[in-house]
Amino acid sequence: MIVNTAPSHGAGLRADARRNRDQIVAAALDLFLDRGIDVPLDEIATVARVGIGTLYRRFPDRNTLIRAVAYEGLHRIVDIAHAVWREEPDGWQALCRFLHRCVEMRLGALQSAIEPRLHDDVRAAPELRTIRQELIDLIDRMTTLAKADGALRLDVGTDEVGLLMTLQIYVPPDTPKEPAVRRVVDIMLDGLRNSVPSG
Amino acid sequence: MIVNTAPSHGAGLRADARRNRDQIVAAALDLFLDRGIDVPLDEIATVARVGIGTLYRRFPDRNTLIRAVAYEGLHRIVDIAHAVWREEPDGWQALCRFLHRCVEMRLGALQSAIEPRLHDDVRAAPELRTIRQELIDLIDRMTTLAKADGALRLDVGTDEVGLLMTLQIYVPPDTPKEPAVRRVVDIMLDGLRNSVPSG
Amino acid sequence: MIVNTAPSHGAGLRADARRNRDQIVAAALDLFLDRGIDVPLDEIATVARVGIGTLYRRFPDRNTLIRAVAYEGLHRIVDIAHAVWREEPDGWQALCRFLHRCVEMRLGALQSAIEPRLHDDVRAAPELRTIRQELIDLIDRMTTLAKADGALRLDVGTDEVGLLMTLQIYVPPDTPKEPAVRRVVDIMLDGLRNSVPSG
Amino acid sequence: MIVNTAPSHGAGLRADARRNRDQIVAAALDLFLDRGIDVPLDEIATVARVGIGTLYRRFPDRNTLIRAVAYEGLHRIVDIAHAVWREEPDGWQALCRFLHRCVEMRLGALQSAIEPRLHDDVRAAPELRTIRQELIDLIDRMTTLAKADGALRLDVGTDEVGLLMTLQIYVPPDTPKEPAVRRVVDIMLDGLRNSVPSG
DNA sequence: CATGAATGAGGTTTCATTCAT
DNA sequence: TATGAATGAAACCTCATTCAT
Repeated sequence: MIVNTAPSHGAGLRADARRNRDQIVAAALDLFLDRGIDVPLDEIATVARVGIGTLYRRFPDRNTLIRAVAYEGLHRIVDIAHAVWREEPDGWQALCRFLHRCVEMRLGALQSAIEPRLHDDVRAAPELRTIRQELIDLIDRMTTLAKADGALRLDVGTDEVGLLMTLQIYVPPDTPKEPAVRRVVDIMLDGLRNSVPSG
Repeated sequence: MIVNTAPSHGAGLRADARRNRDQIVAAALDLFLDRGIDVPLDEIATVARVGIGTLYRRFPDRNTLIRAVAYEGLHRIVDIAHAVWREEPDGWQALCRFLHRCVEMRLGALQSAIEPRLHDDVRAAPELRTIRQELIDLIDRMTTLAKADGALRLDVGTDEVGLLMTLQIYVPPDTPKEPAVRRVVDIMLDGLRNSVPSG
Repeated sequence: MIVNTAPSHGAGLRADARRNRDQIVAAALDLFLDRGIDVPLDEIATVARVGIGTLYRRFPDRNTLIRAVAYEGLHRIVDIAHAVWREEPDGWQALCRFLHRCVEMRLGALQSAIEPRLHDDVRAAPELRTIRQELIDLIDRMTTLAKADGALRLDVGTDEVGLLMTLQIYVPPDTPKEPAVRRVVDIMLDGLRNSVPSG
Repeated sequence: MIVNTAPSHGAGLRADARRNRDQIVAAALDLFLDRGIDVPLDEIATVARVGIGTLYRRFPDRNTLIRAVAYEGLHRIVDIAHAVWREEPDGWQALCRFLHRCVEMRLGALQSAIEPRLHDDVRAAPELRTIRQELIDLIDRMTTLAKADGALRLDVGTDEVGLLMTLQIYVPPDTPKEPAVRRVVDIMLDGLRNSVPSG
């Protein structure tokens, strides 16, 4: 018998099991965003093209699944940060793109829906801590560089960017969503920008 | 002769009935904010110190109650706007205080939780339109005055303020909430401020 | 609002609620005996002519219901003891009848199925303690009198009778049940009888 | 040439398969006693250190397993009877030891839990008939001899011993189990003993 | 009118059973 | 052959809604 150490993300599963697991988490993430964190698990299973029993084998209760989605969400944010660095060497520009994408994809908002649920859950922390730290380090690099370039106000730091990452606004249904969101993020970035010209 | 037109806000009810109704709406508003819009109606009734039957007598289905809470929420926002005008004749300062209070009290966030639910509901509009218009007019006065004073960027308008009113961020449980929120709103206001000195 | 102190047996309920509650407990007791303690709650509700929701309103989880059945079972045993005293002033005869009836009605067997379930349950004890003590007192009176009359062995006591009350045997389906059970209880009573003639 | 007739007990299996099979039956027997006959099959597989698939390969449905456990249980009872004869030539003494051990090991109780389940099952009889008959013969020898010795009441027979073998009593968790059971069996044996001295 | 009891639809969870690896 | 993953039927349980008191 092969011992399955199964970390809470899906490494070390049999290939098919791994595929199913990933589909479930992806479906859950999408549905959490579209229909809220209370979306029926049946529905998640259906979208993931998996039986409800399979979902429960992997995620014995809702919180376990929520935790996996939190991990996946953080992972996507980290991926965005990495991508932005690749595309854009300028610290300030990288920061701008990063925040735009996080807010557009509502990934920060997702965290804000998830964390209150996880707070009761003692087991929440361990697995998420590493990835969270990685994210903080990435943001650190962006802000440090942007400040050195004189583009970012010196009185804001990594913490503030972490907060702003989770920014949500309500766009009424009769207003085009994309430009409205972009507009708000731009205003926010104007607020972050160093108004004193460097040099 | 008492004409009981029973509008969806509670004018024209007998005193005790009125008290019950108000308690229900207040309890619902609090619980919507604390535990989400899907909080069990039983719980709302309990917090309101009322039987579940009484709740249903006043609000035949959940959406009716949500609508009443939306009305109450808008009302509180309007009250804030009025209060701010009374305290502060300067347009820009009034705007600042107004946005701070809306975000702190999460009243805009509440609207953003409610409106998606009400959208399906054809009956949503009629009763809310008036109060909403009143709010828009108040914001209009603030922005117009603030622009005239050269304090507010000319390229933002009432719409943007409406969006920003609903701003939400996620403050992690280990961070003091109040200052974090204040900080973010201040950054946002910096983004709104006219950086070109008037005159 | 009338405060409902609702002891775990059903005193102080509205008349109809009380009737439903009693039907549920009675149905549960019957089904526990016939089909085991794991019988679906749905089925209990059906037999009790009550919706599943009503069952859950009264008994929020299975253990609460099991506890109520334990109470009812003990109550029936106590009723048997009382009845036996009324019918039969002789201590030994009363004891014989009592044990016969308990075993025939499988009420002791029911307790033996229930108690292991309740053992984990910290709340089990309080409500059952009184009735259990009442039962012990009744058995005490029977054994004391039967010993005084020289009918009961002096080296057995209340404890042993408590054990024997829960006696179960398996009667194969091709054997008539009643006489077999009676036979075994009689053997057991022969074992209890004082073989040294008094006086 | 190995003929694999695969009788429902595990003769004629490959050595490792045989070992697995025996572990499963032993685990099932233990768990049936400890947690009831409805214990999840998964759990039996786990205790047997075997995959659930392996369990199903041997026992295509629950009743097949139950039947195998019934066989094993009867086998253990027969083993006890044989052992008792070896140790103890006196009929009455052998009977006493036999009943003590059956009740202590709850093997009769196990049969009483199993048989109602198997009754629906037409296939129950064939394989169990032989071993059951062997048991009856052994008990017959004990009772016949004990009666001849004047130790056993003449008005009880093999049937009664069969019943008494399945005796169960409920021992409350705060009472030491072993002595309580022994006590009850002794009372029962006193009931069986011939009180008229022989000769 | 106010209350809280009753109801059952629907979501959650377990587990017997099948099947791919 | 042994394994454990996938499945869905059936049990559990909650809660919106109706209704008797």
